[in-house]
Amino acid sequence: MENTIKVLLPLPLADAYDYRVPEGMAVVPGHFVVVPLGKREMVGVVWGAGSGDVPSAKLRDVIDILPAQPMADAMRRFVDWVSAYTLMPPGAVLRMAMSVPSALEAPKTELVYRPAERSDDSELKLTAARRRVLEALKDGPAMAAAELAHLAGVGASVVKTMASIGLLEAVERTVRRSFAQPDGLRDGPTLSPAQKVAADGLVEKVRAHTFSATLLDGVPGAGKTEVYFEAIAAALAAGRQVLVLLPEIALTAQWLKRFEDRFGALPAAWHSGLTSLERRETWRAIADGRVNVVVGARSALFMPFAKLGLIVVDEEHDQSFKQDEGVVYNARDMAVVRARLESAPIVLASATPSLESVTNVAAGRYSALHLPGRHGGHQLATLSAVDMRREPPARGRWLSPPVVEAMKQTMAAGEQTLLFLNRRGYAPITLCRACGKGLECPQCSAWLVEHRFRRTLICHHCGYTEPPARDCRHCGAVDQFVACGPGVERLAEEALELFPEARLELFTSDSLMNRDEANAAVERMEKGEIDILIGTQMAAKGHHFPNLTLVAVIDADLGLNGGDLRAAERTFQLLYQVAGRAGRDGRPGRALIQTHSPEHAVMQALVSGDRDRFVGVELHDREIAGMPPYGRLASLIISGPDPAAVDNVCAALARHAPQQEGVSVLGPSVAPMALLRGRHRRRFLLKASRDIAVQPLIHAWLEHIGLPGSVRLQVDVDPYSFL
DNA sequence: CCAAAATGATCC
DNA sequence: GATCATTTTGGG
Repeated sequence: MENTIKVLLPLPLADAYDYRVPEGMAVVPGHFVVVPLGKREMVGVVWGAGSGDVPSAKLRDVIDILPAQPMADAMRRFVDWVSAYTLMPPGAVLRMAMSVPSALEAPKTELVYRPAERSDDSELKLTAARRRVLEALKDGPAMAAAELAHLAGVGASVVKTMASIGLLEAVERTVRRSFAQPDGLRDGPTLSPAQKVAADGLVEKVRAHTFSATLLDGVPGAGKTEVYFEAIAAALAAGRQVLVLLPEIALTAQWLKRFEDRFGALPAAWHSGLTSLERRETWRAIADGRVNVVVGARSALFMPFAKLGLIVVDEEHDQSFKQDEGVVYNARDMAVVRARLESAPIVLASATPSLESVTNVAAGRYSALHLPGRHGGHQLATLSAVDMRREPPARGRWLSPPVVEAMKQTMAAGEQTLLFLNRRGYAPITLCRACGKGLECPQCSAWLVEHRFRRTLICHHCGYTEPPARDCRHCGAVDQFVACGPGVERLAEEALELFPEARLELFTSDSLMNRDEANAAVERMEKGEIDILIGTQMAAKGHHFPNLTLVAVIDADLGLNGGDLRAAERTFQLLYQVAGRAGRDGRPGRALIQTHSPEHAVMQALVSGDRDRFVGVELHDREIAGMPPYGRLASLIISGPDPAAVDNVCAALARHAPQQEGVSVLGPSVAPMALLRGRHRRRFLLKASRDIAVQPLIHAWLEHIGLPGSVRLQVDVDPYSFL
């Protein structure tokens, strides 16, 4: 009987492939193996015993086993789980779990030298230079020739000769980058009584070495970070690894510094800015347990931890944990799954927990720890709404009189202001005065946004750019363009006109600004070298500025338009976070929220500070509508360059739509971004009650649908943004 | 009529 | 995802 195994390849194939194991090769599940595929060779992962239903004539041999740590059992089950839940092919998920192929190759080695066991007569051969070499090696680690020669002040040839005549012994050693180890035994800061209770609760969960999910909930400034740091310390003390997931833009120098202050060393950071060398070394160090804390954005969830003992998801409500392209998954939810498969506790932290997490607590699936009030006498900012109908700014202006007045006072007191506007560029729309048409992206249904400093028009959805033209492409009128609405650049212009002497800076997520520049800007803000900071979400997350006492939200209604299910929730979370930036170091802060609908539930909740009531109302609405977290939702996006072909697929989908009690299908409708990157988009929404799993339904639905090559169908289970 | 280009099937 | 076979398309 032939020995066959199943190998999962990092490709979007329907399933794993069978391969024959050649005589004398010992493979185990999890091994990274090289196998032939067509005329190529690929690296895959041994997924188990062969299925046996591939004719032996078709079977091909495993070529090689790579010298990497095999993929852990829990990790393989995680890949399968994510695949089954998201309805993505397992190989597509596996690709995320082997994103650093070079890390699987044998690590580089170098020759290092150490003193050889000496016979008596070798004493005779000891020249002064050779003595110095031995002296340099005394009690120390073996060293490479160049390093050793340098230290002993001799030529490299001296070392080589000593090795050849038996005075030194050459050994091969793998070259590894060393990582500083955060120390879990260091003393932490003194915690408030409330923090202590929460920290003890988490430490207990960590020590239990079993799965548990805990929501850590407290207002901004309540000291959530210090609390989960105690849980991290406990995991480190137990010799376990820790994963901290943060929204990409919250992984800031400030966060890293806090960590370093607490643990004496930096964690390994996993983000898009790493070089390929850093990726490879970090990957390997995680796989063999030499790195004990990893902090990163959602992709860090697929790192090959050897002994994971704790996962922390900070800002768990944040939208950016949801990946919307390729494998569509929510890193926060999948982190809970991974924790369960690793038998590790997970902590979800937020000042504005997602409604999902709130209901999970209510249903007893998660436990909860609350941190009431601010730590160390910090006061929450006073929040007030500015009614833009009653106190509007001048025409073509965006700062209302109350905001301008507050800015004056703040400046006079030598304190800092943050103007928050979630709109990059100069203005969201540019219109032609002559014909009234706006400048639109040729491949998306979206406006081109003028970036005046960069002198380009940019589509924020696909990245298309064009130079600003003087004549309108519709009517040919020259110099008739008008910018409509505010962007951060325009806001900066206005603020400078009002406060010409102010030191003002823009802080945006533009690619214009790289990590170092952003860090430098944060530092200037911390040092008080900036009076007015104008920023998008970038400015709102992961920072705290001791001298910032005024936050003005320029357009609070921005996120409420669009009819999105989560519009209210998201707007509340964002504005609450932004407002929480004001007055964190004992100074009273204030937040002014410019809105056209101060009576809206979101604004009312913000101003009254009654978060829980807002959550209650929002949950009630969702329950009545049968929407998440009470019902299940999945979306199907059908897209292609030819609208007719897309509509054909939609018609077929509509004919086969599942029909059963507790399930309803909406659509097809034109997706909110009707045209994106040159592809026309339609959408179905499938709504089901919570006791019905949507995956089998969708599976059956799509089974009989043929897709022309140009048409793509993207399934999104638990869609977040409906765009 | 040919050849490049688009499309589709297959990889174990 | 890459490759190869097949079909389509467009230019003469």
